[in-house]
Amino acid sequence: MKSAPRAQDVADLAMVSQSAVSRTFTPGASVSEETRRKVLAAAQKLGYRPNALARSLITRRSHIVALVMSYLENQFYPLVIEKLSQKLQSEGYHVLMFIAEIDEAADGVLAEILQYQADGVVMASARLSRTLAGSCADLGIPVVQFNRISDIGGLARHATSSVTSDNYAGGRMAAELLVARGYRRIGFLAGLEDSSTSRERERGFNDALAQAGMTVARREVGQYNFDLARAATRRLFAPGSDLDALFAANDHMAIAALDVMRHELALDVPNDVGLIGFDDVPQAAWGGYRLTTVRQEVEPMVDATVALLSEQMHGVLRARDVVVPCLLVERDTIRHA
Amino acid sequence: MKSAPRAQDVADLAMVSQSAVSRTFTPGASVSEETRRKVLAAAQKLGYRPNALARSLITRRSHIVALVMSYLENQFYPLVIEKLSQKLQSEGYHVLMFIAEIDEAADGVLAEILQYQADGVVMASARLSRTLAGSCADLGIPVVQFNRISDIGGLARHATSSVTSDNYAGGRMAAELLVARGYRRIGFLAGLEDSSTSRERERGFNDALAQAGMTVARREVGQYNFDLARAATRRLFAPGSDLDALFAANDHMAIAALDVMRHELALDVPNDVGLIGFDDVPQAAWGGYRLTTVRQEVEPMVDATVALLSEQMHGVLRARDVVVPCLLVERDTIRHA
DNA sequence: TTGAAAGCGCTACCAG
DNA sequence: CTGGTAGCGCTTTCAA
Repeated sequence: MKSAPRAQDVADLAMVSQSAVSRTFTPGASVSEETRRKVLAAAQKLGYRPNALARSLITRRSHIVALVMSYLENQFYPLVIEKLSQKLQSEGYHVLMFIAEIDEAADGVLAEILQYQADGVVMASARLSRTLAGSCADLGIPVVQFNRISDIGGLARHATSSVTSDNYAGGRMAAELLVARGYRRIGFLAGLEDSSTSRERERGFNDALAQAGMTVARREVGQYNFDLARAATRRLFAPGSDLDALFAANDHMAIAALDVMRHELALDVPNDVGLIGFDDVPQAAWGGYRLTTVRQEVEPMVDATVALLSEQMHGVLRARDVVVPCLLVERDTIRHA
Repeated sequence: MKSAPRAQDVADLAMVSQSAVSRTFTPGASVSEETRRKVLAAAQKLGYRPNALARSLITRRSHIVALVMSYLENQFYPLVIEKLSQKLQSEGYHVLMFIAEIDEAADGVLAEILQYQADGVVMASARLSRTLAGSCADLGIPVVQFNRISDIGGLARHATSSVTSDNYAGGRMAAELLVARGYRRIGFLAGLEDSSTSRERERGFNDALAQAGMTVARREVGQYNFDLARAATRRLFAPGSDLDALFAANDHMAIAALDVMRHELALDVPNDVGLIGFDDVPQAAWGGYRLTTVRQEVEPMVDATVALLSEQMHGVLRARDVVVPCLLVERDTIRHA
């Protein structure tokens, strides 16, 4: 196994200068058809591929986007990885994965992102450090927060962009639907207390309930975690509870709740109790659940993320917050009209 | 936003040579404690991070591992991404994601992997081109095939390593359990016909059935796809079918099958019909399914992958095939003993 | 242990 | 349009 051919090798074989080789592989450079042909032929013969690292060193663009996530337990995120990778690939970028379990790791992650000279950063997952995004932004690296809101009033000098769905409106939809279907004692299962998604969904939910002259009957916290959501559900429906509906801050917890409601508590969903989730993960549509939920449209969200990243990587420094509409998906965990 | 500090800037501030800075950030280089302190202090003050790209250019190691996958529909793979990223991160490597939808894209993917100078490649997902792995191997890039077997008798000059679970043994376990529980007319729901996983599971399954004096009653192909698996299940249990058990080549299809069996066909699983899957994805444990399945141990598989990659990236050229044992996980889709 | 100098493979700027 | 030349930021000889 000999080492990979360099531009100079191709140049030698094609009897042109090394510069000519470089131009041939630089879209929009001025090369004659003649030269380009010779270079391409030689490159083909040698199996030459430009070294992206060397190129990045000089162009100062790595074409790498760092995707920072934490646990992938919530099935919404694999979808995001897939769509985002694809979309970015089609634009000539690639996704470098960073799994940051805890806030502690944030500094280390930042260091690595910087070392790899990522052109941009996408921060997904609610569990991540608030400061990491700001640090990147301060260093002039385009950051978009996916499915979470920029830190309002934080210390960051440069704002970060964000893409979220309309969580507030989604929360309202859930409340309105539940009320319309005659549910009256409605509980809320919160995600992470300090996540913008959970807070906004709850705010919309509460506001819509208030508008109907109601308030949340009971509230527990599941921290977007399956087991904690199960435990929270048990508390929610503990003996003496008269809840007749539940809105969970995401599908992952809604599914955990449904398992407990049906299989432990022997509740009849949707007749005894109604349930609405948030996200519309693929599993929500499965026959075992058929969960009524508020859908977050992954594809528009990913498109917006890539668009935001692009404009910032190409010099538009102004940060923007994009809000994508949600969509109610009615299945079988609430009574039909 | 000024541009990032370079080693020379640190050197100037610390009043040492640029070489000294380099050594300070090179583990195991000889620097006096005195110098190291000065350099670190200066680096700290400037917020200096070595440029990994420039380093890679000269060391010829990018510390990047390409992870090539296709659809992430099967929930086994997100787990793999998560564990592999983590493990590789802890060893100083990072995962660059490549989503290759179809075989056609394989060449393009190869080119990109080469351009980014990936130190190694992990190919997961059965749908991927057989030739891609061989091409990388031929170019001297360590490749490990994850959850699929090296191409036997292919054209590749250099063999590729692989990590799989013991699919044959797993298939046997499924058959033996079904037989032991008194099921007699057993069907098989195949994955991709040309995938080693599906073939091996089926072979083990058939062999064990034969040993019990039985054969597969019916067989359909679901191509590891949810909707196709649903359709295949309908065919399997079409009027006139007398199947009393089904073994699906993975959980993803088993869940699709279970949905059809219970909710469309109103079959009583496990009393009328038994069902076993393969993988033990998180969803298999959910209350709506409680699927009996053959577990693939992700963590040992990932550990083996990283170990294989490591040894090959550090000069051990010999390819190896690692087989990780499976584990039967009994839940509620077959009759209890 | 240290600093000077020579590149890694490429792009970008020249003059021609 | 072309070929020379000067680096990108770093590691790595090599003398000192």
